[in-house]
Amino acid sequence: MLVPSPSPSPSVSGSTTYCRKQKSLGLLCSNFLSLYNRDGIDTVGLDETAGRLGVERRRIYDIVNVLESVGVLVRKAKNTYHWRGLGAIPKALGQLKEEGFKNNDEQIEVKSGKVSDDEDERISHHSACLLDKVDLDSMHKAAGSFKSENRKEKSLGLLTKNFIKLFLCTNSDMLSLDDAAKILLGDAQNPSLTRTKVRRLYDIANVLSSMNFIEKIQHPETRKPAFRWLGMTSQTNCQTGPVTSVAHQESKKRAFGTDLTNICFKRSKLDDQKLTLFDLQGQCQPSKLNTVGSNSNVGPDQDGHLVPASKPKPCDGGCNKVKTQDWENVESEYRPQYHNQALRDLFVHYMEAWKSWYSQVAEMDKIEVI
DNA sequence: GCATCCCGCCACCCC
DNA sequence: GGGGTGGCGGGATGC
Repeated sequence: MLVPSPSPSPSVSGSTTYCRKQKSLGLLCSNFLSLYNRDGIDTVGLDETAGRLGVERRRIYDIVNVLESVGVLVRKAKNTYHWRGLGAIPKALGQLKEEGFKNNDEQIEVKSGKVSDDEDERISHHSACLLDKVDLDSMHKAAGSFKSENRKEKSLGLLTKNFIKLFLCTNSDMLSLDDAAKILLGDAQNPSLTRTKVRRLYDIANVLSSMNFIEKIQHPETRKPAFRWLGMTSQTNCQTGPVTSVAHQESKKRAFGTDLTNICFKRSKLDDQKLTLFDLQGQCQPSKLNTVGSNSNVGPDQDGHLVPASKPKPCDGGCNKVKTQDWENVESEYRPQYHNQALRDLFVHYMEAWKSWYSQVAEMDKIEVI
């Protein structure tokens, strides 16, 4: 493989500093959902989306593939996807779980119930049985042939599904990406393959994190980074249907900024002219926000998350107060009921940030009116 | 030094 | 044939 063109270099770009967190897939996913997660959306065009989010088309494919595997989007035609919304997630997760157990049963019948005392080996064995057959078959195919079927087997969408199945259909609600990569590769010991798989899992994990399907944690024993499933608790694992509330309710608060993996309080300057989500000082600048979407009703906050860009119109004295109350009503109505204390705290933190931002906007309006 | 993951090349797909 | 799709891994950034 040829060496790709160098990434924008801080030294080359003079005084600007590159901050990759502002371009992360997780953040992009949050912004994507902020853009489309509302009533009246039926079709998503890739070109339009890339333009509105100010990113390369290639990045949209990554997001779309993951979202498609959890049912949010369905491919309609070239360049076009049908928006099914976050409400379609529970059904998709249910199907994944069903598929996982179905494959599992078939595999167990063939393998005549191997029992292992070793927990890791048990999970690994069990997990490998859950994967789509097409993926299992790929493990036995000779490497090197790059036919279409082989290509599909390695798709980000399929990898996402299998990754989710690991959580939905095993007793482990905590998994390191390294372990996940090894499981998804079967017994492959090729470090290069594992490394590549881990890279893709990072991509997927970032998107799933931004949707709060999973959260990044530190493994209590190994102290190594791992991911925990939030979309379905371990207690109910394999016993109940998919939990709809978390993923669905996240959509309601997404505009407040929910990304778990891209907390970037630094306001780095961007050297990329394509991305205009921030100004050079890291302050929101309405004129530039428009480049995200000329008719979009959202814009980025200081961390790059899209928030409602249409600030309250100056009106009579009580107007802002009423609108503030409206937002507070929205907050209380849509406040997610997290099982996880850290998430609860995080949500409270974001709500405080939102209130602060809103009051600042209200103050600015008062000044403009004066 | 290791974990993370953006970036864009280019092989393959499909109209 | 050509545009769309997306696998892949180099290497930069973050900690």
